[in-house]
Parts: sequence; C-alpha cells; structure tokens
Amino acid sequence: MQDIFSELKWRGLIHQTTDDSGLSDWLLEKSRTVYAGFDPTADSLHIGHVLPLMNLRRFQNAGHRPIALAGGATGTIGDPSGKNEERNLITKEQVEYNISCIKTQILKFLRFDQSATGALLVNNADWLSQFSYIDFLRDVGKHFSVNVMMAKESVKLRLSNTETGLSYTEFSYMLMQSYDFVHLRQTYNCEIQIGGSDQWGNIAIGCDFGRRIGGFQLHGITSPLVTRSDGKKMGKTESGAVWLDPIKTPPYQFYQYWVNLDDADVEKMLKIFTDLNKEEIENVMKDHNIDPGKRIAQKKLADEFTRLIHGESALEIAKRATDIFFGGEISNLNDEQLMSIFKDVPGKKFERKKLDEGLSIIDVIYECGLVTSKAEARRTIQQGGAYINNKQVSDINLRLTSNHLVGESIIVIRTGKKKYALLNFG
RNA sequence: GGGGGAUUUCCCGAGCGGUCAAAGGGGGCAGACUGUAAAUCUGUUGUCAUCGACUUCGGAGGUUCGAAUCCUCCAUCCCCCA
Repeated sequence: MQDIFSELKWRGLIHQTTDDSGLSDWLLEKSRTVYAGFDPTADSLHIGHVLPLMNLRRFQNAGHRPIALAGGATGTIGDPSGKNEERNLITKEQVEYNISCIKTQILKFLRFDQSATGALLVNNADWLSQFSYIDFLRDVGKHFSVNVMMAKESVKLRLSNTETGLSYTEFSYMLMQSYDFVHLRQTYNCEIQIGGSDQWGNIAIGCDFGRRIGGFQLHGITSPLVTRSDGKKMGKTESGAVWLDPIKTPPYQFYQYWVNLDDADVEKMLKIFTDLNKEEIENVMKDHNIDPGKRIAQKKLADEFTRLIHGESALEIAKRATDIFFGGEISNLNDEQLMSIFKDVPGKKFERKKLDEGLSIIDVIYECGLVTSKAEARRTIQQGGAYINNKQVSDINLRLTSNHLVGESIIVIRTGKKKYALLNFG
C-alpha cells in the first residue's frame, strides 16, 4: 500500500477533500475502492477527461481498486456543473455509441484483471434505467433538500442566468450521480469518488445522501482545474480539442501538442499527465534547464503520454513525422511509411504517365491547394518558399518527372515551413 | 418632404481626367533570425502569361482619344433642416 494521498498532493492534484486531515491515513489503512464518472457526451475522450483517469490509474498503482463509470444514464440528462447554459440532449443511441468508443480509451489507463485491485468498468444505465419515476422520487428524491441543492454553486450560477435558466432535468442530475455513488458503495464497497473541481458539489451531496440512506461514510477528492500559463485552456488548440481518438487527433498532432508546451507549464504537466516519479521528474527538469531550447522536458512528456495513449509504434511514427515535418531527410522511405506519416496532409492523385512529359511545378503547387493562384505559386517559388521532398526549389520552370519520386509513387511538396501536400502517382 | 456627405483592391484608408493594378497601415504569404514560441528585420500581396495582355475602385448608362476620378439615373449608409 503506497501513500496515494501524498502522491496526489505532491503532483498538485488535490483541490478539495471531504476530510483533509483524516483521508491520508484512511487510504493507507487498507485497499479502498475508488470511482470516477465519465459522461459520454462525445464519441471520444479529450485531454480534459484524462486527469481523473490518470488519478484512477495512480490509485490502482498504489494498491486500490478503480472503477470507471460510464454515464449511460446521466449522459442522456446532462450535468449542469460548470456549464453556464442548458445542454442539448443527445439521443440514447448516440450515448450508447459514445460509450462503446470511450470504453476502449479507458482501457488504456487501467489494469483490468481478476485481482483484488483489478479495475471495473460500469455503466449507470444498468441500474438507473430500472427505476420507475415514482420509485426514484420516493426512494431517492425524499432524501434531498431542494434548499441545499439550490445553494450549490453549479445551480446558483444557472439560476442567476435568467436567459437560459436551468431545466428540471438538469437540476435532477445530482440526484442520479448521488445514487450512483451509493449504488457503487452497496455493490462494490466503493467509498471514495474523485473528479474535477467542478464536481465538488455533486460529490459532496452524494456523500450526504450516503450517510442519510445507509449511514455510509463516503469520501471525495477533487482536482484543480488544469490551467496553462498563457491563459489558454488546457487541451485546446486553434482547431479544437485534443482528442484521444487517433482519427480526430492524429498521434503526430497529439505528440506535437505536448512538444509545443510552454516551459512554464511543462513541469506541472509532467506531474499531472505522466507516471514519472518525483526523482525522475526532477532529473528531467534538471537536464531541461541546462538548455531549454532542446525541449527535453516537453519531449519526455510527449513521449510518455503519446506512448500511453497510442502505443509504442504510433509514437515512433509521430517522432519520425516530427523529424520530417521540420525539414528532415525524406528519401529512402517507402509509400507505406510516407502515407502514415502524411496521413493528415492533403493529397492529390495524378496519372503516372503525366510524369513522362513532366508536370509544371507551378501547376502542381496550385492544383494541390497550397496556394490560391498560379501567380502566387510563381511568387512563392521565386522567394524560395517551395520545396520538393523537403529540398528547396528555385526554378519556376521545373517539371516534375519520375526522378522526383520518393518511395514508389509519391512526391512530397511543401510551401513555407509546414504546409505540405502529397502527390500520389499510384 | 428639403439640403449635404459617403460607397476604393481581404480590412481600414489615400486618390479629385492621363505617369493608377491604384499611396500608407493592418492582415495574409514567403525569407532571415530563433528553442517547432513571441518579437524583429526583408521581400511580397488582382488574374493569366516570356515581353505583355486581361479584369477591378457600389450598380447601370453617358461625356472624352482616355475615367476610380466628370455627368445622369438606381441602390445602400450617414448627417443637417422640416
């Protein structure tokens, strides 16, 4: 049994707890069962969901049993916490589909085996959907005071917003989450729930419910909102969220997100998003600070995290792609490697025989959409902003022939620093 | 209802009959620098093409050898007097 509480504290992952002084010893006493919930609002988790998953992982490594709860029921209702307007309901079919997608992602974080600390994956639709409305009101609703609920931050926020207000549906959300907690206590002896700081209200009211209905002593720990020093939201890029789904966010982009992290944030993120222990992180930071330009810490973080989510081989491809995207040698790669590295780069098919008479470089750059006119293509080349297979070209009259092929049937063209297009002569 | 002013290339904004594809700034795109950042500096920024040609200045007509620039009508916006 390892000291998970100190571990979380050191990593800066404790915001509020139900028992600041006693929890540490309580967790050391024996193996506990801990849960965190995930509402399937999309068909993939994103960086924002990772924190509680990492924490469950840490609990498991410390000798506790984690439960990941998929909100098959609650997901159809919508949690008002942290949202300043009513959500659109998603269909039950969509929720089911989302759960099936999210499941595979959750599996990567936890060890699912038959041991006493083997993780569980449950779906609250399995018990909540059994309830009749009347039974739920009698058995659960009776234990909740609207007065108390109204005082919760998440509710107050919405009540003060006269434009959107708060529907009865979302108002009821915390009853369902509270019931989940108690259900897990009764079924798996789960005594502690973790979540983000926006979950504090829901967790606390669940603990109250447990005490009222069964005299259970339940606990909760919330983690602070992860922020970046530049004020941007963690896990958000110009083009949207950073997803765990490799289709939505290719491993290369995933890797890049972490490599590009600001120096000011990197130590914090290492603590939050990797399994590296205190000594390892200190060493990484020591190496990093000798020459911050090398981005040692960022690369370590990107390595560790990309490997966890996408696996070793995807990490290798991502690193290789990084090398190439920043001007690295491109020859002696075969079609398959090129295709996976440039998977998310726009491509265009050409007939092989066009290479025989030679394709005008200007036309090609234009037709791939790298520039918006032939005049711009000409200009770009003249100014040294055009590259074939990562080699600069300066001749506007150049014609592409089979000599330019890399791999079996591909030519890689680029304008500027990283606008790529793939020509396929397959 | 009467009087005055505006409408310019992605945006702002100069232009007031030829030297206007149209100043300047912003933004964009490249290049240099740099730590895959920011800042800075440089070039470039209608289209097609080898000289050169073609299309643009709210819309439609007109005057003129020649119009973004002058005239007429239309549209939209702003201001002043009723």
